[in-house]
Amino acid sequence: MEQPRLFSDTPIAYYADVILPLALPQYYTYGLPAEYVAVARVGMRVEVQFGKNRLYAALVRRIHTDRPKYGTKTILSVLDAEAIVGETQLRFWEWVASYYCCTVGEVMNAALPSGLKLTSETRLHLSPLFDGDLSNLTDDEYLITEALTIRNELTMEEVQKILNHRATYAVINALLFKRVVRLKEELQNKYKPLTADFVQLAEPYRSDETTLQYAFDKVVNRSLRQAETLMALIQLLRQNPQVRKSELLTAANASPDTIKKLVEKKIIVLEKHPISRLNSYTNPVNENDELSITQQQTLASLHHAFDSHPTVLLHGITGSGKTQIYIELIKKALANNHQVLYLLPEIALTNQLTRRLQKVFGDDLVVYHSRLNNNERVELWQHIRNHTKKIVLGARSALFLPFAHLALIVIDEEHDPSFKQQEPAPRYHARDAAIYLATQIHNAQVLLGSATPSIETYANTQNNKYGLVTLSQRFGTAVLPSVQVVNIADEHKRKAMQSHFSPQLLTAIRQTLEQKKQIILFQNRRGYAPAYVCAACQHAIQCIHCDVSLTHHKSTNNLRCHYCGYNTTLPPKCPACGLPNLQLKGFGTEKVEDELRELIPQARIARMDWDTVSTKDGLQQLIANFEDHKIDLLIGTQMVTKGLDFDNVHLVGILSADSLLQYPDFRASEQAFQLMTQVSGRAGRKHTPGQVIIQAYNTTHPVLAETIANNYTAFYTREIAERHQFHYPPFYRLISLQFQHPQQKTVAEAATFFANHLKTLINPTHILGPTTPTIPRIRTQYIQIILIKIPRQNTLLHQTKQAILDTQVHLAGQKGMTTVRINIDVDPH
DNA sequence: AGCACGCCGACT
DNA sequence: GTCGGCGTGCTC
Repeated sequence: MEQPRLFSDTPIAYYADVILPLALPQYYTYGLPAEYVAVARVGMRVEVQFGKNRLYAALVRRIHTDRPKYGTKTILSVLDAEAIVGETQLRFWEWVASYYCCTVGEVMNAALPSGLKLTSETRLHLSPLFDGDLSNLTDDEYLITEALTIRNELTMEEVQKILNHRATYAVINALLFKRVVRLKEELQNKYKPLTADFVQLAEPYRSDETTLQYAFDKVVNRSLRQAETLMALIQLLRQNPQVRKSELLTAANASPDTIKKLVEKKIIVLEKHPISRLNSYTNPVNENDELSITQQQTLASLHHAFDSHPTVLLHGITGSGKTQIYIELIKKALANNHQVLYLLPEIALTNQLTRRLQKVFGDDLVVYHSRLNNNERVELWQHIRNHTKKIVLGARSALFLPFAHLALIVIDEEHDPSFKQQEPAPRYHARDAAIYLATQIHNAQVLLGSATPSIETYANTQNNKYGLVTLSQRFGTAVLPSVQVVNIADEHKRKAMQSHFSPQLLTAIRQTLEQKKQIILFQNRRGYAPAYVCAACQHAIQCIHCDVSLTHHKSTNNLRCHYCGYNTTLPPKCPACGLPNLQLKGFGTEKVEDELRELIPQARIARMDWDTVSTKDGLQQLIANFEDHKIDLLIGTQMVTKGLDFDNVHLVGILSADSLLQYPDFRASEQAFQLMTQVSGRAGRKHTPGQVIIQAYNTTHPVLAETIANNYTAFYTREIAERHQFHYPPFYRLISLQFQHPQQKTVAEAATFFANHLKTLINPTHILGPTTPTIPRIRTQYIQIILIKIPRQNTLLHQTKQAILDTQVHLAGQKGMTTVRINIDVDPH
């Protein structure tokens, strides 16, 4: 059998260091065959074999003539005609890898859309577009096509075999280009092309003015509406031969019925055409929303702040009209033909903001979200790189798009924890990484926006690292809601509580319903009851994979683990003591919903949490229903706090503030303040002041008073003092090391060994632990944590990271320790 | 991340 | 006597 052309027959003069999409610490060097020297460039993907027979699309990082000491394999093919990433992106990747202690390959994996990440696991299918015409195929292409008509599916290994290892990717690329085959990817299968109705004149009237006149006369006597609509269509067709039905509806102010009539009369026809999702809206309306005086002043202050600081925080209370100010800044960047990245928390990527920005920016804007399919992502990637799209609205991963001329990054809701990626590596914080990208690589500006800035960010304004502009008035006639705390311990004593509802809250709900206003209730716990507990022995039913209590879900009548998804039926007897005394303890959103249906049967109630919106459009649907007031009362978890603007919401209730405040984390009160303030901000956005009721057992916690007074400064002053006193960020930097292994003894040994060795390399007082986390086992893996706390100096940071990496190598050299997984999390916010 | 090599336990 | 379990090391 013929061997793969791994080693070139012509002498190699050039070499390429490539990034492999793997968790490997270095770059690998491949020989660059003479025929590729002229075409290969840094930032292009190349086909390489790595290991026994695995093929990867690697990325060229450097081309040079330094012959390595070892023998190299050669690059099998060059996959791109142009670089898909530039030097700036590569430098950014390298910074992310070094700052967050991961490999550049892992960053590459996070950065590239999967459509650009070919590996030999990709499977090949015949394309539905293939017409069976074999005539214009080369021999190699023919072989593959023929095999596919028999086998239906081929792996890359099989393709290699058929081709005797000759230029696999070249053949596949050619077949892809000719639309003979397609690569099977999960998302591609689910992809349905977006189509829209287009309106066209019926065939006889298309080119001939007189027949058109005849058609026109035919309707004009009968129906004025139809005539108007037809007139409008003719107008639109003159400007653009492609007229969307929706476009006509608005232009002619027509009803769908009118169009239907015209279709029935065979004067016009409707055609469905696929449309690109990236261009699915019409031209910008360019409605110039007037800025209020306050907003104008704020904008001026921002410009002024940017003169001296590349990063500026806009601290504007909820409902103060921050978005309009962002829009003005974006317009300015666009006027200079620059690009803008608008980042916001994943969940807040609702139609509301998208629609608003599309109205202003039209086709200059693209939205980068988790539901884009492969092709769309690749398309979008190219638009950004070619600078044919100017504004990206997206969640954290949009940070890795290949911007050509980035001038501004807006980070809305800057405090939001979902900007931090938890799993997998790179565990980066999009806000912090964005600031590096903007200020160190693109010479761009960053605007951070929040009503409740994170302590770190606000501290940076206080030490003059960032500029600060405060917007403390609500926009227009909007007034801040009145906030009231109800002591539910007292209400319980008075026996006034009805299950989880205080009389104050119930009265307010009833009043709000009478006023035909809407209500949002916040309960930070999904499911029906957190635990199923034995009344006799206090044993709670546990997950078999994780050390957590299972949560009861009534709708499915089972017990579920919120960490690994394990679920089981309700056992009849306590597995610990055998008595049938199992009871549900605590309460979640599902239970709140049930109880409320009984207490207030007339209300239309819906629930918003991961259980109800897990389906693709569930969230959008729910939001739409709430917007249209098909729902009176929305019960939700964290989700309801994020960027949803509903004009008609009058009352917001927080069922239990205690669970937020007791959370065992140094960020608990920060998050509680942010959350309660954000939820409260949902109340009464226009004209009438809203009402907020917070229920709590412990009403003395200072955060409650700060929330009631909407006093960020008081909150910040108290919190920053605590952070200082207890050596937490922003005064200290945290690095968390998580050790995982199926054996408890092994993780414990590994973590202890690690800590001891690390103590010989860095100041031992900076090392805390190892400790067992609150949940000691997740997905059958036992966990140990080492927390490193270091004063905020850059030299210390580098030194500490190096010590960690060295210790990691040292540990891997120990017997039995190689299988212990270590996750390094820098700034584990 | 794969993948092969190698060293110890239960089986045709 | 072998098959195969996983722990270990290497991949340009």
